[in-house]
Amino acid sequence: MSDDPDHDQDKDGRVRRGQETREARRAQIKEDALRVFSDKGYHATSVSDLVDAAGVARGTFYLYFDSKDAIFLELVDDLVAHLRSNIVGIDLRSSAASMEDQLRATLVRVLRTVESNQPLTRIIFREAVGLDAVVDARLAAFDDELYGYVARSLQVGVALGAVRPTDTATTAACVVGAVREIVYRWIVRGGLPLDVDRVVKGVVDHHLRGLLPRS
Amino acid sequence: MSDDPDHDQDKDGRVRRGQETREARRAQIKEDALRVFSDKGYHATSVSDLVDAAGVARGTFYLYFDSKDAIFLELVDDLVAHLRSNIVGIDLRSSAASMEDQLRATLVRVLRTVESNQPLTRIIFREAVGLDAVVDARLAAFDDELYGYVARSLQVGVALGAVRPTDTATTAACVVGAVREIVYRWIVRGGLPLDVDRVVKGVVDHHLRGLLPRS
Amino acid sequence: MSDDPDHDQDKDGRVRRGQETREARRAQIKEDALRVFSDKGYHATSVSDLVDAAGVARGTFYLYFDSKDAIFLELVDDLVAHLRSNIVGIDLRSSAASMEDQLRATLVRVLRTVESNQPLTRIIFREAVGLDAVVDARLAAFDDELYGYVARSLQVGVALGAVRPTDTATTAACVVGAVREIVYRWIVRGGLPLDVDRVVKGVVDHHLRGLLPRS
Amino acid sequence: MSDDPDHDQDKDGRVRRGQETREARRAQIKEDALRVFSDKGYHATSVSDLVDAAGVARGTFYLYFDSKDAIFLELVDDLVAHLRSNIVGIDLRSSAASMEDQLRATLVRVLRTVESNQPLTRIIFREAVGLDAVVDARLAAFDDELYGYVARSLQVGVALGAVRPTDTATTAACVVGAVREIVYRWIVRGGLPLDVDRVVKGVVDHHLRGLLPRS
DNA sequence: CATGAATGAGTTTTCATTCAT
DNA sequence: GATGAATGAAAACTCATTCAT
Repeated sequence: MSDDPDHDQDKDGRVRRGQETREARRAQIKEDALRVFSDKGYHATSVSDLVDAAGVARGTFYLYFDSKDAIFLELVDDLVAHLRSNIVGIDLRSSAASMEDQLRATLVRVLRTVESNQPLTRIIFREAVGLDAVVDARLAAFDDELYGYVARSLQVGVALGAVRPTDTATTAACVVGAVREIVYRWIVRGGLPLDVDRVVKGVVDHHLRGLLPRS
Repeated sequence: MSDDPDHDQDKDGRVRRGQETREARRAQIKEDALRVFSDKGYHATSVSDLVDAAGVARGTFYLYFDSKDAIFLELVDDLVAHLRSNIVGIDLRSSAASMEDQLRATLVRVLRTVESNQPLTRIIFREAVGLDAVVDARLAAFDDELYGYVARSLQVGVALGAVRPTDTATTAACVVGAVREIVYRWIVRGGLPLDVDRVVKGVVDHHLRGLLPRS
Repeated sequence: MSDDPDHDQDKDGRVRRGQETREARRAQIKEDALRVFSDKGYHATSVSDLVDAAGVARGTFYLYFDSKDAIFLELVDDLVAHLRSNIVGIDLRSSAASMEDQLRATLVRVLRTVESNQPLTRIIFREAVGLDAVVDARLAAFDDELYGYVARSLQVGVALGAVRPTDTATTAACVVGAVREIVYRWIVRGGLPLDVDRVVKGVVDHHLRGLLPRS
Repeated sequence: MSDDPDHDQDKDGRVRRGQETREARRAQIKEDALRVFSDKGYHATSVSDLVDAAGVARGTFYLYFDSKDAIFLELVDDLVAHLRSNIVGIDLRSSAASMEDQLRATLVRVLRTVESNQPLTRIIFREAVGLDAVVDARLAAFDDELYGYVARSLQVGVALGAVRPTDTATTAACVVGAVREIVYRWIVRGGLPLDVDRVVKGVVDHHLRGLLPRS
């Protein structure tokens, strides 16, 4: 009988097109939701806002997402995954370039990533902390991963003699905090068009050489 | 007792005690609200929670505060004022101590201040940003003031030859960001009992001398 | 301080009057809800219907009852309690009257009770079974109690030689079922004004003497 | 037959099979719906449950039934028809057996019928009353028919001198109610495996001879 | 005929705020 | 001033039904 609901075998792409449409609609709702969440914030955004933005009926929203929380968590997960693949995956040891150039290139890449994900970045900074236990856990996990990456990089530098031996954890906090601060002031506070090269140069210079004049 | 509305002719103590009671009750409601907001977060805290914590009637709450937002804004204002007087009011030039000692002392004072205001600090970090335009403006103003203070201090250091001439704004961001990060991880994320002296030493050392080994 | 929320000590009846008002309001909402539930049935009745009937705001309803389920359960509990005290509490052995007169009197009392609680009786018969596990349990418990009462009465009759020894459980089912059927046809199906005396006489006669002619 | 728009030229089997399939699918959906309704109850059963159980698409369901109500009404109609043909169609006068044997045989047949239709019986008892005006009317009509049948049988018995002359309507209520009670406690409340013969014997004995001992 | 994505009116419930006492 | 019962707008979510493919 052909009334067996096995949808894997598609006659002439009907089912497959259905799936494509479904994914496209899902992605569209998510994209619109991202914009609204970024503009109004999580709490000020109602499901009505989301369905209005997506131009679908209320019920349609729940066809694709279990709840307002669920779509928000997905958005956060997406950004975290994006950041993870763009930032943490960098191997500072592999290149022949000078450490300073490598650091600058890494930082530029970080800033480019957040720049192309401004709405989600705003959300993360403005509201994601303390919203929900699951979201908190996701962010904290990424945070720890980031710290681990920086700390390990420092330790490698120390082993190579390229970095002064210091309290690695504290130093990592300084480095991560500085970048976070830059991003925060740039993306969340003012929309000023940041001179990325100048800032990156300044940040790397500060972290490498500190405030004190060379004797 | 004296809350009977038809005894205006009382000499002095009556009225003054009434005023004291009014201020005291206001302060008490704020104090209780601070605890609740810190524990549950702004959104998860209902006006019922506030009046329950304070032991007053719902209507009484609105006798002292215009709204849930209003009391929250007052609490934020209080912390900002507290931080301002404890942090920004420091004159780095006045002491004969070495710059490193001065910086360490300042940072210790900052950490002591946030430590003794953990509830509000948690609130500020977890929920205050993006909650409300007025709250945002207050925090941004303090943030800018903090930046200005650090930047000016750096400029003084440069003028005195004690600090390398660098991009002052960027360097200020690095300094402020590092401290913010320390506070965040200490107060908001883990309740770990931070070895203040060790951390302060590490932070100051990092900012003064950077990562590179001295040639 | 007089702001201690001990409400037991009332100055001039303020608190007590408050409680009276509160109870009265509660009772009024319940009464109106009873009417609506009886007319439209549980599922067809929305909380909007209940608040409209009671003439209160939506929020007020939830001030007095946790949910639509909760008020319905209360109504069912009330009827069960009423029936229990009016029906099951009868001691068939205590009177000197003939058994037939006693049975008639008991049945008349039962019918009077359901007559004066027609709305709740309709609810019980029409919708209470299968609605909710808690409601089901309440009704089943009462049902069992009723059975036990009838069965025990039969056993007493047997012991006294006034009743033929039969399968007590089955006989009890016949007796309870007959009464339930009468009530059902009277209250739920037709609103016909039932000749109580005639019906009671017929029912008791049937159960006592059966269909067969006396030899 | 020829309602398939593009296969008119097909010989015979094709079209007939189409019709068979249509009826078969309808019957299948009904059968699956019966199971679901019986398990979860009318209100707790969603159209999604029905289409999931039948393994058809949501739209397909509406191709065969106008609404959720409609299929439920059909199921109720089916049971009523089944009961009617199995119960009411019995002619108590036709047999040479004793009245008691005839009554026992009839009751056994009734209980066998509801036993083999437990799901629908559960539905009828638990939810069908008060659900819908049309369903109510169907059930009431069957109920009246049942009463009429019993009452007429009693009158025949009276005419034959086999039954005491009593208030026929009331006596019929006692008889119907007793059976209904047995069925209710058996099918709806406990799934206990009822000793049909014992119960039938007890019920018939009670209705024939009553509670009083023979003088 | 069959499909299942889309619909939107409807539901229950919450909670910041008001106001008569 | 103090009280707390009352308010009602607004929230998240459901589900029977439709219709383009």
